[in-house]
Amino acid sequence: MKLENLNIIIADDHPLFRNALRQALSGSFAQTNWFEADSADALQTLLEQTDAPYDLVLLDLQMPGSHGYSTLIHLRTHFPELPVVVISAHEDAMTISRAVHYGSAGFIPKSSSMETLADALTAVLYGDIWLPANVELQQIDEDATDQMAAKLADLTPQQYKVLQMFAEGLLNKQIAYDLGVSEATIKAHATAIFRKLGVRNRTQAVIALQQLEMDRVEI
Amino acid sequence: MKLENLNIIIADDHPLFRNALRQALSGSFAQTNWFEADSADALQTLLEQTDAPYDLVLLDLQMPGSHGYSTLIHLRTHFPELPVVVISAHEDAMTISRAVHYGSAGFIPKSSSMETLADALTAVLYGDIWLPANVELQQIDEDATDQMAAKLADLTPQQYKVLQMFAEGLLNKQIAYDLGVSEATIKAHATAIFRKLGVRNRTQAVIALQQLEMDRVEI
DNA sequence: TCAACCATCAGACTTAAGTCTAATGGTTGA
DNA sequence: TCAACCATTAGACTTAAGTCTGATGGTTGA
Repeated sequence: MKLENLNIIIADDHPLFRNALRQALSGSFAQTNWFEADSADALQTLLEQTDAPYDLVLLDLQMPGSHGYSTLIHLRTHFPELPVVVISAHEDAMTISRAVHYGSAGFIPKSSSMETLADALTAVLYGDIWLPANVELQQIDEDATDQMAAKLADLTPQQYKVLQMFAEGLLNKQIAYDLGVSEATIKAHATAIFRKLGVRNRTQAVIALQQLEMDRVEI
Repeated sequence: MKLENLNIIIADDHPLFRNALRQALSGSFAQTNWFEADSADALQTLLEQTDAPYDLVLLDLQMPGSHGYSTLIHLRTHFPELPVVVISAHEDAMTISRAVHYGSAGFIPKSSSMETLADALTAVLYGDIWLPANVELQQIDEDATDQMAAKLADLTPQQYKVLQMFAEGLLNKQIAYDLGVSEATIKAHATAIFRKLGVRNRTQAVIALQQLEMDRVEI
């Protein structure tokens, strides 16, 4: 692959940071088309709408609507060809290890220099996995969080979207209106979601999703 | 107050850590009665059951069932005379500032030495506020989290307990059974909780509670 | 003593949620 | 082409959730 005419998505809720990132990288990646998303929802919309063959996603794990690793898991499941590089303010070994475990092609601390950033992206675009120096990857054992991650990956994109809206506290009627479908459809999705996640109702589903929050790390 | 014959509660979900803490402090605080709680629920039960005049609570903010600062807020509201010292693995200025903001009488990083620990407790027992050296307290502005904290403080102890059980995904019927009351009572509590929190249903209530998680910090 | 608050409960009720069945049409990969 | 999956929907249904009214008894502070 030649590193030009790239389509790169920056998914971060902070406009200033998105801008900074774009500025920092525009030197190294000329003629690149930059796309921006300020929420997990916007990111998903971007990926569904256009058929542009995106080359990379720069993903902040702490966006609104992004329940920790759930966005990463979802992306890797439904767009397996699309490399995802995680950008995060957290940079402990466990966070990085989980990100890699869930399919991230790289992990860039927000504290990185612009050169490091460009290096990392280049490496990933060439198919490598890029991690900060001196990180010792931890073994991610089959804990409850990991099991939930597997179940989450089992959801279809639409089901995932509905689950996210459950987690926003929306009623079936509101979700149906927002998605432009009937309430019966939402109920059908709900039943499917509950079955896949192994829960009985929406409150339990939301709790299960929240289990994937970044901070839910065992110490 | 003379520092003897004290009743101190250690609330931490890690048995090893509770033991270590107890061992470390038994030298400095002889003839002290130690009580232990491994969850927010156990802590609340302890405080309600016995009428023992507890002198101090050592509280880990990351216990099961403890939604971040919510336990602290609840303790300070309903047991204003009881000093609470927060113990945490997090030790950034924002976390500490929030803890103080919500009424903590001290903040002890888990990395502290035993001497530091004893010093801190002594200071707090004498009515001082103890913080790690070189911490600059941040201004906690009236954000959504803070508003939710105020609403949470408005709940009665029983309502708070029911809300916690909502957050565990329990059904009304199960909660009623566990608390030994009728389902009608739970429904009455539910309605009161929703009204106080300004939400419409239990899922939204759980989401609101989760807003107080420790990690929900703006960066 | 009395007002205020709290926890409790029942009963009747409305509404939201969730299940089940059955059906249609689109996409996709074998 | 065909099976498999997905999204969609309607309709009938069950159940859980939530509201409202009205009531009792206990506690507590003024």
